[in-house]
Amino acid sequence: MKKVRTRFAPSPTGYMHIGNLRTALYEYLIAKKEDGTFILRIEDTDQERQVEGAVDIIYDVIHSVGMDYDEGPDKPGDCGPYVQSERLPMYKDYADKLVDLGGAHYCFCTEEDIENQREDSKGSGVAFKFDDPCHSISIEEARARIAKGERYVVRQTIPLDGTTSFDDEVYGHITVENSTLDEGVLLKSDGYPTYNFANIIDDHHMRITHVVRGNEYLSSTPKYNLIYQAFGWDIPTYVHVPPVMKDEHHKLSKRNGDASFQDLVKQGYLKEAIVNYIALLGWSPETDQEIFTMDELKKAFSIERISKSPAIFDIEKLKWMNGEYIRRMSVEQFNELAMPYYKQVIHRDVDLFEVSKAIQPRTFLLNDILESVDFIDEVPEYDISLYTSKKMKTTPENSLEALKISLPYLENFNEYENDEAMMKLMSDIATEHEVKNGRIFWPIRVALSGKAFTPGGAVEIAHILGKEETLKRIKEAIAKLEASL
RNA sequence: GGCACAUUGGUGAAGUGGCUCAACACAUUGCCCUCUCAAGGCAACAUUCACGGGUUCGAACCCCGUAUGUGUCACCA
Repeated sequence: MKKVRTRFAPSPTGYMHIGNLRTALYEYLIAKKEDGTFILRIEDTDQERQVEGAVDIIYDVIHSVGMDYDEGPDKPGDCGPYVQSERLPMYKDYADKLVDLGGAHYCFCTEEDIENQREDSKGSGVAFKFDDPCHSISIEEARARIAKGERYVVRQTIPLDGTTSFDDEVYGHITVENSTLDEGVLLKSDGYPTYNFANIIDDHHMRITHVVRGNEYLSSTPKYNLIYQAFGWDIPTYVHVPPVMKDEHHKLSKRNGDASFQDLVKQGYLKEAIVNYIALLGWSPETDQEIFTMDELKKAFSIERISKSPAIFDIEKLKWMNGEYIRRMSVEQFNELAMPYYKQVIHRDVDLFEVSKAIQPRTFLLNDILESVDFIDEVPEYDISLYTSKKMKTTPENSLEALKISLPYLENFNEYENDEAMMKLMSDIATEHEVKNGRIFWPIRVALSGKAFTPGGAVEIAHILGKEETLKRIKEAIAKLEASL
């Protein structure tokens, strides 16, 4: 059996769509599952849409998610160059050859001519299909006109009748009437090929065995087959994948303001989690497993289990998965990842490792860290109603009392880094004064943080802040309560 | 409009004629745990697989039709 070769062929538009990335992932997995070759090819045949630096973004993203390609622009193999704009002469030669083989013809029509014909056909009730008058021009005459410098395009020639069919690994056997196929431009007047032509020439020359692409290409695939057949080339295995949707009606797209891969990373999603999640959009494993490393995906992935219907991108589930990844790492790893975020909001000298221990199980997005630890620098403005807790049976009044009672105990206590001892101390206070634990813990936690919810309870926060700061904040809270009551 | 493809719950989905009065997961709700919030544990959540026919002893799974949706019909990919 032939060695599997797949390719990721993005056009450099400046960012990485989630849908594109998923296609790349599937291509990568299909190749790697069989120990095959994964190729990166840049499709830059649209000169008007070039964006500077876009190619670098593609390299960065692909590398950073661990989908290293075996051949690509910066990793030459034996069928380069891997950038379409560097392969121009080849497309022209093949276009000429295809004309000789009867699969295409030269066309001298202007865009205006086509527009006029379209206008004329309006109201006729049938879908517009360009009827190219240049069909009647002989190859010799056409070449003579080209030699004289006339502008032209090479247009595909489609048989008038009959059907063309192909087999897709996901969608099965598909047949269409040739009469519904239009004669698309293969070589533009600027000498660049269109995608419709370049992809065939390149896929063939790069010996691609599995063509994986979005299912928007399903309807033009018959046209590609006609070209493969005209050249007498082997037709690759087609794997058309369903789209990734934003909701029931809209595809996920940057143009609609939907997040790109880079946007998600900026928002604090882990690359591994994103890749893991998108693998599951349109593909499902045989088992109930949901969390996969790249290596596990390589083993588990199979074309047969790719779904036919569109998948909606559910950010909630991604968020959950991100949290799952965060919880599965060691505190050390988490601490390292969290460090840049700490640096932004924590300027006090505290044990950041303790902070990590407290917030790791509570963090879903790395960006959440900012807000959850901002009280460490200073207590935010808060209303004394925070001291009211129905469940804990606390009120501002009895909280003031509790803080006053606790203060001397905390002043005499010196093991702030011993959570167990501090825990015992605080519950002893409660027992001695014959109140429930919450009556003591809640006021202290609020006094130390000024927040309704905190990563960790009174003990952890006192530990993180240290004795000096803890006492200071409790005194401030007492003053605040006395002033307000 | 022509052509092509699709249609299981709020979401991702499993399911390929009887083991399914539809797995698993997210979300939601309730309970437990608990010094707050999370995390964790437990439980509830589609009598039903877009709809209507048919085939069959038996259908989410096969066939036909309808509806809805998506894609495509560019010198964009």
